[in-house]
Amino acid sequence: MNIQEAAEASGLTVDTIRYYEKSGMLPPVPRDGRGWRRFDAGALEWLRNLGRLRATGMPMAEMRRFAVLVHTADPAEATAAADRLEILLAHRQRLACRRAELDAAETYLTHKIAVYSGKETS
Amino acid sequence: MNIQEAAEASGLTVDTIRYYEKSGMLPPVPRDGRGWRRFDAGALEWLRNLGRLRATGMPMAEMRRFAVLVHTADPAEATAAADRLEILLAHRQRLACRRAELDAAETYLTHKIAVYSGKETS
DNA sequence: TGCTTGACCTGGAGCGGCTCCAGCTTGTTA
DNA sequence: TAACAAGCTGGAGCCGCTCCAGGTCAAGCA
Repeated sequence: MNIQEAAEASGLTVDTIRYYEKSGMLPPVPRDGRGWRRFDAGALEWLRNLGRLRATGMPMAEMRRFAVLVHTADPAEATAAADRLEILLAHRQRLACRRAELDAAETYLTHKIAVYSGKETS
Repeated sequence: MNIQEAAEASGLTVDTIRYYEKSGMLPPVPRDGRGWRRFDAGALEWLRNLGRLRATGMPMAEMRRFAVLVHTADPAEATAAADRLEILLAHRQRLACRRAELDAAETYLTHKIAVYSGKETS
């Protein structure tokens, strides 16, 4: 599977995939004789995973930490799994804060809209 | 009122205020004999306004459009007010989309956390 | 009288997370 | 044999700041 197909299958763009590789969020991507990247099913699954994590707004530094834990740790090792869990929990916490900010923003906007609609003064 | 005081009173940073001026989101800021910016009550109020709009995640281009409408339009003119209202409505729409994304992200994260906690497989 | 301190000024670099582009190689097709 | 497509790399550009270097100016102090 070449990079274009991987992009289509993962929902990332070609540029983003190359950027993720450069940034150390992908395990080493094997190349064919021409120097083209070749993605197998495992690599694709990881790209999808990254896409989903990114969609949650996880910062790159954390995605990188997560990637390293996933790809270098012994699968049977408990600490790595605990570390990954911790990253996810911290991130969910952050999302909760973002939700609170979003709520406040909507409240303010709605108030402001009421003012501009002439339904309220001040 | 100097820039430092304006920063404290508006909740923006000194750098952000200068940046906003450079970016055309402030009406011309008068200077004293030394070339220092002087902020009056009206200018401060506008800084606070910008801070609140920014907190809603409004993009700069739109804040700039808004700023221009606020500071160049005849206060009695209805079209400018309608334009401003339109910007706010469009922005609230965007926030609604963001909320949907946030919901999806939280759902995914919570699922993933369950997996890592061993409460669920796959 | 100079010397330091501190607040301000400007222009420009750096950040995250991409996105796009120029200029190159390599393989296929007409 | 030439054109075209798909990939490659390195580097610039985007937003919304943030930080920094290097400069000016006024006040306070020896």
